[in-house]
Amino acid sequence: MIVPRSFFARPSLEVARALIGMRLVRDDVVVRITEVEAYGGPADSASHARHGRTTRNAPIWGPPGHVYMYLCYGLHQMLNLVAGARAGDGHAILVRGGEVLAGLDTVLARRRASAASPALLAGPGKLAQGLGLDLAFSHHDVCAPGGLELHEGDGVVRVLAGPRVGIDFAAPRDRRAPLRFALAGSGAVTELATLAAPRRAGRARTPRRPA
DNA sequence: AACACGATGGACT
DNA sequence: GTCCATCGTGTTA
Repeated sequence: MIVPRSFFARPSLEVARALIGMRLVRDDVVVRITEVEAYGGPADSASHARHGRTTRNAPIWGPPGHVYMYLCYGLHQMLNLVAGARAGDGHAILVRGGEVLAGLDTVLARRRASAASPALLAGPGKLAQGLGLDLAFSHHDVCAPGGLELHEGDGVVRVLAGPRVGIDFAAPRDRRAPLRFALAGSGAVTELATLAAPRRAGRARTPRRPA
């Protein structure tokens, strides 16, 4: 079941959390999303939207539910999904990891790997490579049939949260904000040590280290 | 027109 | 842990 566009019509923070456990589908390949990061528009000093609209980032100012691809370090393709209450909010979610549910042979060939492992699609560059995505997928609509589609997952999952990765250039506040989300128990997650289950409201706070 | 630098990944010590 | 491939983009001039 393809996710309706209304799913993306809210802040990237909410969309990111809800993406964990959903599926990316392209032809015979099905991938369960295990890790994402939310980027929150021009006010977020780590976001590509921080300098306003540019040639590269045009897709993130467009309709929610569309793809924004970009090239990192000159060689890695990064998959982002546009979010936001309205087109023009500049919100996007970077998809950082996944588990192969179907089409393993296709993914192995694209990744030039010989065997499945939890690390096969753990990392944004790996995930895009496994799905065969590149810059040409920018502006593609994942809420419409054909090409890359976003499908519903199995429902309730346990989610971990922590700081985003690789954004040392950003303001301290944005570096520390818990805007990265991951599927608890999955091996296809990077920087696991900096993730934690959100503290439940009403529960007594436990000291970080013994007194 | 020149330049510095990444929302990384793989190989290696 | 370290090193570095590789190039489009934003910035500055």
